[in-house]
Amino acid sequence: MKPSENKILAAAHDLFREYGYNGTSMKRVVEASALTTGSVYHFYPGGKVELAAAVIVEAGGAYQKLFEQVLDGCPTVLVGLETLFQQGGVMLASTDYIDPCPIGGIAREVANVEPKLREACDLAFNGWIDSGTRRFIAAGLEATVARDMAMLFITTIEGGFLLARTARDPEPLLAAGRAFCAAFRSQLRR
Amino acid sequence: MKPSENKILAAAHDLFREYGYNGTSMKRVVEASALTTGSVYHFYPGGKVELAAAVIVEAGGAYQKLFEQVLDGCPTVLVGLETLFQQGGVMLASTDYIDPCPIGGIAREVANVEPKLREACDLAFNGWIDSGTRRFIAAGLEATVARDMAMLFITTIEGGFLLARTARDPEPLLAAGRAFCAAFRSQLRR
DNA sequence: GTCTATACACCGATAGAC
DNA sequence: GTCTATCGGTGTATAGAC
Repeated sequence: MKPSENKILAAAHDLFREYGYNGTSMKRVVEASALTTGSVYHFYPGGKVELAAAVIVEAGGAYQKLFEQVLDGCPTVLVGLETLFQQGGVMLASTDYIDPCPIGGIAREVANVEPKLREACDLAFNGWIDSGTRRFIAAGLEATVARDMAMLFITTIEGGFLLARTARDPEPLLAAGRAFCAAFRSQLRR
Repeated sequence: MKPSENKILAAAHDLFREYGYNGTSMKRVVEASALTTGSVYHFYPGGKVELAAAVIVEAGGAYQKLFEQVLDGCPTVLVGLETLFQQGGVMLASTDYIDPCPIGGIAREVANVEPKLREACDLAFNGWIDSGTRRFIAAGLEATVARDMAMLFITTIEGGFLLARTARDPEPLLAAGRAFCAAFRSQLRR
């Protein structure tokens, strides 16, 4: 990837997280990437939709990698999950409660309006669901329960981000995380 | 409430759900309410922000009432929760997967940009959290667990809406709902 | 690949007659 | 309370020189 392309992608990523999809103008992306309109449309001839799709693909891969790396670095999957909720809370507080996840934000905003973006978000979520399901099975959960728990994990993270940002307090994310981890523990003991 | 005011509120409610906050123009609200710019700004002199705040207050109360009524109409709280997830899935499929909750949508979109809307959403969410906590305590959960579970319930609903809309399939909401209800059941048995 | 300039539609909000 | 007309600004995207 060319350096200019990377600057555009990074600028768009940050702006979408802070102002949302419709709240971010291409002009702002141009300014934040320290380039010009012509360059941005050179790399993303499909305009704003194509740019957002690229952000979604990149962020989807990055978060899946983070999820797996944190679990790999912890003694048990349960400890890894607890760590992820903790880290999420710290990140929220240290970034002024900006949306940590452009995928969920864009999906919620334009799922019914921009089919290409909905599909890109769907792909990213499915990657997470599959990754989570595999890890939870490896941790000892029964297959169908593992998939349900993977879905619950993502809803807890996404919903927890939402409540914590709204409250400007990590507590709702941590509370939902505690309840999720208790549920995970109780499924392990069967 | 005057009939014109009601028309404006209903139109804005529907448009915010389908197109989001920034994706909804005042002009569209004017058209959808079959009134004029002057009338809309007469009832909401604070403009778009004030209108959105009114939508949030109304929807927050309506959903809290729905939550409590469904629980009241079911033999146990657990059955009530299962019913809520089921009903949510049916609603999504029958409304082309439009966002069921303008509060979560607006909060996610502008929590960092419009303090008044963030506060209105926070108030609505806190009402739900308190209501859920009370109901869960009454169902037999220990007080601190009940509050965590109330938070988890809301994150599961909001996150489940997000995943189901993105997939255009109720299944992620139902899967997360199954996992949540299993967790609730296991907390009852202590 | 990068730049400037610009086309053209739409935005939120206001003014002031009735 | 309701209406029409309109202000000033911004939106996405394109054109065409370098």
